[in-house]
Amino acid sequence: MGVSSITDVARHAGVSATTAKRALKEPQLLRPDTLERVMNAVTALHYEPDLRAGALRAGQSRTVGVVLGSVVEPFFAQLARTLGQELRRGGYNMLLTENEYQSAQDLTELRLLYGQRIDAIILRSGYGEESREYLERLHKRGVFITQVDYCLPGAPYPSVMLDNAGAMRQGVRYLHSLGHQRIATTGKYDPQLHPEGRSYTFPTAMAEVGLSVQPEYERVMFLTEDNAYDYTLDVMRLPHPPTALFALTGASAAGCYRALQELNLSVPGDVSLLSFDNYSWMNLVTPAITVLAQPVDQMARAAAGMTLSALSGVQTQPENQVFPAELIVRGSCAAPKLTALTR
Amino acid sequence: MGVSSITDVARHAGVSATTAKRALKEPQLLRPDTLERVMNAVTALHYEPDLRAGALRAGQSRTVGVVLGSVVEPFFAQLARTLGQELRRGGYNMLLTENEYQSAQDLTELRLLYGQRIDAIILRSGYGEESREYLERLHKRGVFITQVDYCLPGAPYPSVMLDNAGAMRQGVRYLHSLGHQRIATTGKYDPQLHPEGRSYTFPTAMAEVGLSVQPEYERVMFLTEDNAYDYTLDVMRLPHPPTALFALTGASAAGCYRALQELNLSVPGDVSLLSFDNYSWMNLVTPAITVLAQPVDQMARAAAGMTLSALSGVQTQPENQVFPAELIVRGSCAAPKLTALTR
DNA sequence: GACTTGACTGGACTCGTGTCCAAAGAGTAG
DNA sequence: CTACTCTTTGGACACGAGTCCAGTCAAGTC
Repeated sequence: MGVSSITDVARHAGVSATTAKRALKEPQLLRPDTLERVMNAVTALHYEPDLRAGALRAGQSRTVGVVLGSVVEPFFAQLARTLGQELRRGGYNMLLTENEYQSAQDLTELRLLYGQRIDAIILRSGYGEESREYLERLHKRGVFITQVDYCLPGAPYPSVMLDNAGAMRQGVRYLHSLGHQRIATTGKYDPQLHPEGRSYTFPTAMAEVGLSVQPEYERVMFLTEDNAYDYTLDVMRLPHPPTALFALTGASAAGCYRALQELNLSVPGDVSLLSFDNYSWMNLVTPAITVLAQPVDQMARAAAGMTLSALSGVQTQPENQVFPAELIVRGSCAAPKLTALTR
Repeated sequence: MGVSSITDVARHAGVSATTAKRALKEPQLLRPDTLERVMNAVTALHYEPDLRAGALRAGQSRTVGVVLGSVVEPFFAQLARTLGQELRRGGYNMLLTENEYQSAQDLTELRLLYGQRIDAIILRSGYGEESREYLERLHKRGVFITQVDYCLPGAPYPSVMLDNAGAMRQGVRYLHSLGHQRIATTGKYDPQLHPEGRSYTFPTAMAEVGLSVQPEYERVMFLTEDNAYDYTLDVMRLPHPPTALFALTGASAAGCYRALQELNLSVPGDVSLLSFDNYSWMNLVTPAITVLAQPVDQMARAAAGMTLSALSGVQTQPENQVFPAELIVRGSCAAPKLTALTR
């Protein structure tokens, strides 16, 4: 149909293809009248270059692939938006996909992205090792790789992370200072199934304030709302339920909260709730939820910045940027009941 | 670096490029030993085809561009996820962008997408006309266009929509049946600035139950959380505030709710709240919010399906699929106070 | 008028894949 | 052994843009 190429423009203007594209890229080389003839042809034919063809020839696509955990989770949605804006400002396109927290899907997505010969990848890797070797290969082929939110243990790529360990310590210290001793987190660390920093640090953070994790509170699980819901129902029905729940993500906090409502437990009267992420609903529930907020936009800008400067040829050491979480105290945490303590 | 092309594979296997790619595409044409030699070369070099080059030659990219309002809004995030899954299942890639509800940005995004020579577009268009002419051009060039969630008035493209008019009627009837007369919606219809179906139907729906819209409740605005917050503060401070608020999107409901909390108004005691969209937090606040839920996944599947069947060459009439909203009654709507009525 | 200089323009080739047609090889029948 | 078929393989060209180098042409110099 009306899909016109540079040769069509050239023919229409009565010049060669070379001259036609010079009109677009290096207009100062052309005589004014030639330039005008070509530009008239461009507007007449509504010519728009095929970026793929240019990219093919140039050997770079000016596209960055982004693989996130789940676009439905607001943390990632916000991350995606800011990444997109920043990359675009740097002259790059963003190709967005999700791995649904599965390393196997990482592999599928990365393959697809490499098929488009993306210049760089910003990756929130899935838990697991399936994609590891493939990432190395991409790296060797010159694809710049940045990790966000989660690091493959020992991976040599730069990263942008929350200070998960620090945040966990801060959270545990805060709950401990209120008098809590029996604290449960949504998700136990597991090197294969759930290898992330928050649950990893939890026992250490507890030990540092002289507490230990109750084994019956520990469960390896993915951090979905439904899993957190099931988990909360179960632990709160134990003979000695926790006096505080520590949700490792905003999505899991929603599950905890729903379960607590269903059990008719009052927050923070019967049980305190502390969560990562600062979603707007957390301010709307009664009581409002005390949270450890992540500086999402800063993190996105950092990741985009690292990628863009690497792509512009700046040589730097792989850098691991760590951002602190901010404890925002609202109403969902209080001292535990005395009866609960003495039980 | 190690970026290998089909010619590298061919050389490594001692065959021609044609033979090498036949090994990948039409292996039954080759002698078993030749096939094996090529496949060995493929694995040895970790060859993966450059999809852009193939697309360039084939004249189609097997990519669908998706332009949504805002990925941060859960409705769109969910829509994006399901669209992506469905398109992938149909063998297409998805290129996701957002227009932030601005028609001018539509144009930018569409240009970028066309630069990639996408085969089809699924578009939640921004309010306004800037992109209209460009869409027509794309259409003439053979790009299949589907609209979701919002239709450009009179546009000849197929669409997937919520039955906005029906949902508004249902909502108004419900509030009226509880005894409400002074009902306010977040956002007044405006042909230029806010031309969508929900606010458009509102006066009609009110008239049908014998009510009329109070002029002092009307305000043209974008449906963001912050705008709804400001709006709610203002209308609730009027001498005769509404007895029911009808939030046209989930995001604006959050703004309404926050404002009502700040004003210390009880829901539904002082004012009822009804909202579009069924976000998970709406079940967690007290009282839980009564909503008109949209069948997001069904809508996404319908849009993807229309696109895929059009791309596979099936000729059909432009179809406008409409999905009903579901009223889910929870606790945020009740009969207005008598004092409010008589005032 | 022959020559240099510079501004301007065009042709041939490249990127990696796909398509088409021709050529070479293997096998069969007369 | 030749003719013919069928299988298997290779070469040339195309897609649309970008790069390099060579060519044309007018103006200026001696």
